[in-house]
Amino acid sequence: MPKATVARLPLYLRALGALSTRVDATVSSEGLAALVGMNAAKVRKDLSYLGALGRRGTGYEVTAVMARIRSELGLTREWPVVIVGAGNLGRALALYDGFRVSGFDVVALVDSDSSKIGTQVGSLTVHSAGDLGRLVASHRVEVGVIATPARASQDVADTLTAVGVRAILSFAPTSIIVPRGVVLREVDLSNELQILSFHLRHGPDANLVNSAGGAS
Amino acid sequence: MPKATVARLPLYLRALGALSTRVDATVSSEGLAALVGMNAAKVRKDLSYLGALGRRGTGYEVTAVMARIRSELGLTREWPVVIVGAGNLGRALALYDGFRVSGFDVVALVDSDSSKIGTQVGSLTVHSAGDLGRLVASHRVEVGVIATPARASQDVADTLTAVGVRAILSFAPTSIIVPRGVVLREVDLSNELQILSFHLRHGPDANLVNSAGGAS
DNA sequence: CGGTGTGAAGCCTTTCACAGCA
DNA sequence: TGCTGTGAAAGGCTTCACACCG
Repeated sequence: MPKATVARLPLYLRALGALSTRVDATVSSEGLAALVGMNAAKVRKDLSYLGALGRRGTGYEVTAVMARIRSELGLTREWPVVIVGAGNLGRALALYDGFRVSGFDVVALVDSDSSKIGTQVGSLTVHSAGDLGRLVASHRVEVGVIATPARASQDVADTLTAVGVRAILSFAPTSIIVPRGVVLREVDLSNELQILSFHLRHGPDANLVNSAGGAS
Repeated sequence: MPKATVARLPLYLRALGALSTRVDATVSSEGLAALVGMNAAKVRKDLSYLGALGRRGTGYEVTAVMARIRSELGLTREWPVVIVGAGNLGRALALYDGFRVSGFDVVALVDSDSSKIGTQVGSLTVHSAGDLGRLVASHRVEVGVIATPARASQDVADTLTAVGVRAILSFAPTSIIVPRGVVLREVDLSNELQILSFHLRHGPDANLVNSAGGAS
C-alpha cells in the first residue's frame, strides 16, 4: 500500500466516524471525498487497497469500512505511550483526549528537570527520565513521544530505542536519527507556520493537504 | 518551486542555524543532507530553486543560504498570530518559544468559554471569541491558529476568514473548508500516532519524513 | 580534485475514463 | 441507472549521472 494512502487512512476514519451515528449508513466515494476535501477517484483507489469494500450503485457501508481501516492501522488494540518532556507541550499532549479516543493511552510522563519530577499532570505523576527503562518495560510501551527542547531530543531518542521503543513521534525542532527498524515521525510546529508564510508571500493556490511521510 | 521543496526549506533553515555559530562557515550538499537525513542530490536541487548559491568545490555559504531561505519563506518580518482556543493545546502553543524564534508573535489568545476569559497565559490575557474581529484588525493579524475541539473548528475558521485572516493552521481533529485565497494547513496529532501504528503492524522500512502539503 | 547545477531516467501519486456489477 | 474497481495516462518528485567550474 502506498505511503500516501496510509497517511490518508486516519482522515477517512475520522470522517467516517462522523457519519456512523446512523447504523447501516453508507457513503459514496464522492460523499466521503467531499468530507475530507479531495477527489472521489483518489478515495476509491485508496479504499480499494483494503479490498473490495464497496457495493456498486450503493457506496460503502460506513461501519464496515471503519472496522477495516482500524484493523489495517492496528487500532484494534490499546497502545501504551510514554511522553518524554513535561514542559508546556508535553503536559498538553499528556492531557490530550484525542490520543485516548484513538486507542493511545499515555501511561507515563517523564522529565529530567528535578523541579518537575513528582508533579501531577492529570492523573499522571511526572517521573524521572532515569525511570524510562523501567516504565517502558513494565507497561510494555512501544510508542514514545518526544516533547523536549531540541538539544535533548537525540539523546532521548537514543534512550528510547535502547530500552525497546519501536516508534517515535517527535515534536522537537531538530532532525533526529534512529536505528533501522525504528519508525520515526517528526512534527515541527514552527515549520508549519513557515510554510503558511511562504504561501502568504507567494500566491495561495494549492489544495488542502497535511501530513505525509514515512519512517526509518 | 515544487510544494515538496517549500515544505523542506524550514528544515534546511533549522539545520543551517545549527551550523551558523562559525561566521563564514560552509556546508556541502552532502553535509547538509546528513543533517536533515536525506539525499545530497535532493538538497542541491532544492537549493537550486533559490538561485545558484553554491560554489563548486567549496559548498554553500551558511549565512547566505539562510538569508535566502528566510526571504523566500517571508521570514524577514514579524507575523502577528492569533490563537483560538485556550485549552491545554492552545495554552501550550501560546507559550511555545519556537514560534517567536521563527518570527511568529502570538498577540492574542481567545476562547468562547467564559470561565477561561480573563485568565492569564504567560503575558497574554484570554479574550472573548467575540473580540476576534477587533483583535485581528488592531494587530493586523493575517495568521490564525485553531486549537479548539472539532465541533467548533469550522465556525472558527469561518469567523477568522470573515475578519480577514488569510492563513490558518488547524490542530482540530476534523477537516475544515476555507474559501479560495485562504491558505490552510491541518495537523492532527492522533493521525500521526495512527500512522506510526500502521508501521508497527506492518514492517517499518521507509525513510524519515514529516510534513508536506498545500492550502486552499 | 571536490562539489555544484541540471538534463534525463525512474519511481510514485493522482487523475481520468470506462468496463462491469448490483 | 448509479457507483465501484481499475487499467492506463498524466503529472510530480526523487535520484542518477555527468558536464562544468573553482
